[in-house]
Amino acid sequence: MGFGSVKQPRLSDVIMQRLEQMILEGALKPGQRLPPERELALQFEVSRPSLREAIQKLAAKGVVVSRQGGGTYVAETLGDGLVDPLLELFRTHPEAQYDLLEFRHALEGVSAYYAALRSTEADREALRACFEQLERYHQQKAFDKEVAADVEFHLAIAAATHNIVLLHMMRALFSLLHQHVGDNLQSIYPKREIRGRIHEQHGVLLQAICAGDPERARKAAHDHLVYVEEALLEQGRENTRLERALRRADLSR
Amino acid sequence: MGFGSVKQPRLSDVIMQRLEQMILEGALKPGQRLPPERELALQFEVSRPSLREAIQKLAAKGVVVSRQGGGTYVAETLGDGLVDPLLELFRTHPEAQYDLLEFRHALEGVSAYYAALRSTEADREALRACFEQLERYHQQKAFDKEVAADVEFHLAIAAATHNIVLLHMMRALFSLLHQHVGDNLQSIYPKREIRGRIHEQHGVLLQAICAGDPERARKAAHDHLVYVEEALLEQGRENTRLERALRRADLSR
DNA sequence: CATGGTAAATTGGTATTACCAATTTTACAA
DNA sequence: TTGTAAAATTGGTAATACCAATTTACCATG
Repeated sequence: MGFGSVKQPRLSDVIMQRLEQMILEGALKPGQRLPPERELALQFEVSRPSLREAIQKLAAKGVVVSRQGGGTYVAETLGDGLVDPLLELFRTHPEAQYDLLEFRHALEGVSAYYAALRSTEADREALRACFEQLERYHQQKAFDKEVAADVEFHLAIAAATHNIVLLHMMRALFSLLHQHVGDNLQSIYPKREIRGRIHEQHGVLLQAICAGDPERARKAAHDHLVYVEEALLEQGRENTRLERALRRADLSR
Repeated sequence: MGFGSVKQPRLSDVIMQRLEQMILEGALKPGQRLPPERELALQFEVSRPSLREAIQKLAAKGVVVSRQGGGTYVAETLGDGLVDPLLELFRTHPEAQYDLLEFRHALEGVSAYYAALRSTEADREALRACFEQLERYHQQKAFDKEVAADVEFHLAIAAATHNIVLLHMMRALFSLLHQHVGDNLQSIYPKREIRGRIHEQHGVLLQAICAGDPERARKAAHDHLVYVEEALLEQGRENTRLERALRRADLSR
């Protein structure tokens, strides 16, 4: 290797980069309206289809938004940098959400099992610290902090397995679940009886791990996840009911 | 808020989603070639520009790559964001490779379980086809092809779970295994008794899945992996013994 | 003057067609 | 068998026309 590739770039890619650069440099500010496609095509001296392809690519990346008849605007939210395409697919396809949960369910069981089997005293100390932190936030009803501490707790378990691959995957998983389920989690957490039950399950899980009982730990993780999944599903149903009710209320005004 | 927006989606966005879904579900595998644009446009019943916009969006996201005159392919690099950090890790800490094997062990169990639970007749048919292919290569002692068919067999099981996250994680896993324990795999395959035993285990696994017996399938996968791991470990020891011997031979010259 | 509605202009979305350029495949000759 | 050139395939670009949603301008009505 070492030879620069000789392929010539696509026009649409060149246009896209130019536009992106203009946005980055501030020549095009967020919220600002772009010139119409026909005009831009003239300015760049390309055909409208090519210009359109460029704009659609930017739209796909979330850099611009365009409404038929309305025009094309630079997006307000300056996008999150480059992430793995596959993870992006998981994130944007709602069908994947349940699969993500199911996958997590499986991993948590394994995680708990090996944590019980191989955790050192230092690991267990860290776990207890996480749990106590969780408990503090739990009692002072700091919901979002409690959610974050919850994630930390589960990651600490993964770390206690001393399986780096498992830990790595678990991290990736939570970063994906964080966004979609995060909202739902936020909404189920405030419910008193659910939070209490979840915290209780965390305790059982912690005890099983500290006792060095792999099977009990696995079962504890399993029960925990079953409960969380049911709560999330129920919450999803509730949300759609709520939406319907709100729509009815709106319409009846 | 409260009113669902009434905007109709762009054709190119719909096409894009459909293609993404096909990739997620495994109908389009990484590296696979897509039908030509003109043909796809017919299949989706849209114009070529619209179809092109969809493809260009996917290309911008890194999901596909297309070369003029060459065709359009599903990106091989789909899971790289997930895999690359681990690759780096294995370079500096080779011992972490056993974590990889352990992780695979866990996933294969889950995979077999859900495949037995949810595979359709079409899935099972594909599984049997994979197995027979494996058998052919096995008998004609085409080792590298047998290894590849082995991977395909396990991936087919993952596909039969209908959990897209599990499927793509498994893919990522195998790409890692291929790059790191590939050598050892190559060296244990020629051993007659090992190959026979492995093939036998594959058969048991296949039967359990086709019988729709999740627990038996999980156990079959477990037994299989235990055996493979032991063989690999033994091979690893053999290799280091060999290396030491070679070093001694070097020093004594 | 304020309000509401309608027509016109604007603008993005889609389709058709044609042709160019790079690649791959095929056929053929040395 | 190998190398080369022609042909077919396939993505890239362009031009044009028309559709559909939105915005704007204008006008009628109170």
